[in-house]
Amino acid sequence: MARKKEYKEEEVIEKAMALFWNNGYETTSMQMLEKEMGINKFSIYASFGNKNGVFLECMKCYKKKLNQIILPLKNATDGMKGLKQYFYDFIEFSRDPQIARGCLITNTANELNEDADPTIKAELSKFTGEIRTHFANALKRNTTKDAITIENQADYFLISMFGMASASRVFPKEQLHNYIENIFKNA
Amino acid sequence: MARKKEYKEEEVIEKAMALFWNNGYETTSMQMLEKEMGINKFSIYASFGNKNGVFLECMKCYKKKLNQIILPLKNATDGMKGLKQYFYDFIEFSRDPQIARGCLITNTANELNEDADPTIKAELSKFTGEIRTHFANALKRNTTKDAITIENQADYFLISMFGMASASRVFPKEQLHNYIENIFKNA
DNA sequence: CCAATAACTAAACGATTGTTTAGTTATTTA
DNA sequence: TAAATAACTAAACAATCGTTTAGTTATTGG
Repeated sequence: MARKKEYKEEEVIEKAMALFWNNGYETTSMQMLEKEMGINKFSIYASFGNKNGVFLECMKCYKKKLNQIILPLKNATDGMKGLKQYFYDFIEFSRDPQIARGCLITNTANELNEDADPTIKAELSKFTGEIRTHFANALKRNTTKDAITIENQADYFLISMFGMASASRVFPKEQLHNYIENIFKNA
Repeated sequence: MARKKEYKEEEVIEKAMALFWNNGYETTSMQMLEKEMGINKFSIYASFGNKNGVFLECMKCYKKKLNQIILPLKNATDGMKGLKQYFYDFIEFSRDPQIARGCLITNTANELNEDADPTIKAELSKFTGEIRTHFANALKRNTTKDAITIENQADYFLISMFGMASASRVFPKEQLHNYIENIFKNA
């Protein structure tokens, strides 16, 4: 043992995540990360390997943060009602005082092309799968639905969510609310 | 007058557009444009000013190309039916043999942050407005709808289209078809 | 046919990217 | 207290970015 680390990995990752969330993967440079995380490049590379490593850790951090709106969905007795509330909750969750950040995961999926880092791509589809499972589980709590309907609707709401997350960076809140109402109109 | 140009602007822009469409704005470098357009950097700057200028011209080119699926929408007697067909048409329109390219405009909106070039941002929202007008005009052809419903639905389908264009780069065709069917289920 | 001029080639520009490395400081253990 | 070692600072790395510029080639009009 020798000199002690002057920062906690979890704390600096939270700051890095905020940066990636606001600016996207490519736009966020090591220089920006250095400044925002408050530690030297050497320390970043010692702790996380490289820029990719920092980002992967940020995705984990984002997932944890997202739990604050996933939990109510899990606990909703009326699955469909809980799902609709999740859509509304997400808009508030994604809204920074200043700018509309969308979803870190969706933003990354939109930004990357197919020859991107495989580890990140794998994490993206893993995340998508998890959200889909949350949606399907919620729908199962509405006992009147048969299995096929549940799978179809889970797919439908998953793409709707992906779309809304993207659109939330561009369109105003009222239009997004109107969008949600139409999505769930006859569901 | 002196030496003649050895290329036609319209032709090289078409190639540039394909590149931007496949790879996005930032990922597409001047080096790649040089190679794909088949002309020297000097010629690119002489004809279009800078990278931004090339891209703006590509957006015009994209709009023209998109007309091939906008025209059927304009001519559809049943507006709602035409709109649904437009969603289906877009999936084919956006699908390159190899990769799912999505929509050049939507891709750019997803990629850019708020401090991007104002000219491009203006062109993006202009495009969005035009598409919304096409949607509203189609819906007006269904005489049973009142004005407020038309505006609400135009907003709804606009965001749905934006979302689907983004999602089309990630999700398989069958899921997208399922998405369209649900969007138009009770409309 | 020659001077004028526009379009070409190719090299270089400064700035910034992600990453590495040499050298210094602080803490631990023997 | 002194040797060992991990964490720090800061400078430099090669590669690439968008853009510019000097020099050459081809076509025009007088």
